[in-house]
Amino acid sequence: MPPQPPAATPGTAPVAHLRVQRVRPAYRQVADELRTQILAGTLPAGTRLPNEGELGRAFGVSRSTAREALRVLSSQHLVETHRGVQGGTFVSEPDPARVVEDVGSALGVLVMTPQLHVSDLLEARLLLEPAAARLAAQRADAETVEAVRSAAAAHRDARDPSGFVGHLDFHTTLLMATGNLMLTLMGQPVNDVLRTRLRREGVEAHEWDKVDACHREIAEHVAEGRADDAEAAMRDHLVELRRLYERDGFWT
Amino acid sequence: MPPQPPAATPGTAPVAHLRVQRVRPAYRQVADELRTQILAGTLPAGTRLPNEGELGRAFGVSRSTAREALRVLSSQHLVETHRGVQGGTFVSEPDPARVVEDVGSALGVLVMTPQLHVSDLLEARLLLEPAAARLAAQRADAETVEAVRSAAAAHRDARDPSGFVGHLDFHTTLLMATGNLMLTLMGQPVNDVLRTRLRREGVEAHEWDKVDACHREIAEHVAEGRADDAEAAMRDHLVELRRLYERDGFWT
DNA sequence: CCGACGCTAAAGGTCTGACGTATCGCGCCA
DNA sequence: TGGCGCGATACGTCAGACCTTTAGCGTCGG
Repeated sequence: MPPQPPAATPGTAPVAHLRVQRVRPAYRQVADELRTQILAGTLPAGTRLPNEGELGRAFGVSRSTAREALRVLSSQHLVETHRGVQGGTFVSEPDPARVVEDVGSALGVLVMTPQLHVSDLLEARLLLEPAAARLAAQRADAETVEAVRSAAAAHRDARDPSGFVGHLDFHTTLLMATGNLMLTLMGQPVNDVLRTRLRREGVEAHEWDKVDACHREIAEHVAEGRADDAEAAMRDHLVELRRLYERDGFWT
Repeated sequence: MPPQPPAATPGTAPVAHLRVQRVRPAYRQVADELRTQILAGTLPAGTRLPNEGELGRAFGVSRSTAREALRVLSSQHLVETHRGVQGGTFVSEPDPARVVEDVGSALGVLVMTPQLHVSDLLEARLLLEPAAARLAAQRADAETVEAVRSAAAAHRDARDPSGFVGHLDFHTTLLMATGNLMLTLMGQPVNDVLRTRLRREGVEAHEWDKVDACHREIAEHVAEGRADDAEAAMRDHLVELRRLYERDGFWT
């Protein structure tokens, strides 16, 4: 609130003056109604909604208004639209990857405010990933173990950007290896944000080698079901990584 | 993909047939461009964008298209619009509460799919909250301690819906007491989902009393800085709660 | 007989122009 | 001096038209 409401003249109640939406616009009402029906399961995934014209008529609004409502829902990944005959608006299948993207994007906004510090992300990761390593070691089946191993083995040149991505893929793979989607949902956005914010220039090649070695060690612990070792190794690894981030000095 | 593409006749490349957006619609391009500028900081929070007409002209599109772009951004809480003179479209201040809401809503969608099980949420919470209790015990200042205490003390009739909310407020308060917003961001949506899904009918009054007692015990551990005890008590509490959820039997 | 080409209908995408309506500042009037 | 109403501004909504994409289907040629 830039212009600070004029300090409630004496006698008048200290009315909250702060930009309130008195009436919900029609497009919002339509969007809310449809969202409610989707979340309630009345409109299951895959359902084809009426075309924009009919939809508008059904709600007693114009096509433009109906379209704006659909834009809202589609930007929340609740519906998707396709053109052409056989096109239309369809209720979306829930997609964890989209959730991860959205959360990551939202974190990206928050992470540069005083409210959320990079060190908070590192701390959260330090809670999450060692525990994830433990669970992975306890649960991973042969196929999953293979995935973790190959993610750890993925080599990269120090100069190849895709290699850097490959490095973080190990953490992602490990989160998924727990078999608990919720852990991926919580951990992956953190990794995404960190990836976009770490300046790679200050990191030497031999340090990347060390990182790789840690990954392979953790992968082996997981492969052989040594939960305690996996957890400890991951914790050490993250502490080490934290030093890199700190030296990079990008969080002022 | 219901109609399974016709198995690529020999000779033709196995073209991915799966509903692709060949061209990005104009409203999406405009939205993406604006989003990029907002995330990059070119348009800092509080900035007033040109009115819809000018914005459209600036991008070479009509006002309707510009509006649809703005609807997308506003549904992602990147901008907000106000009517009247002095109204317009403004870049939003980042708001953690919105992120929590959005994530919670997205989880609500996922949690009824085979991909995400309620037990996954409980497991994630079992990782997160004991650690949060430990951090809170280590860090909480006097004011925070008081908040945690009063959240634990908040009594409710077994029949009062608001009391149930009050109960979960303790967990929320504790997450916030860590001083690490990221932990709140990860833990709160889980609690929100669980709250909306637990059927309260099967729970006896004396069981609620037990819950309250646990909360007060944890609060005291936090207040006196006993990190180990706080962590252990929270773990025990969650395990106990898990029994309630299991007996409730709502996850099939 | 079969495959390639092209037409056509359905639905979303975009444009234009108009009018409704919420707000707020300013100046008039009591 | 203080309350009230006018008017400017920008979003909200509507109506109708035309463009573009897409898939199905029918036709034509090999």
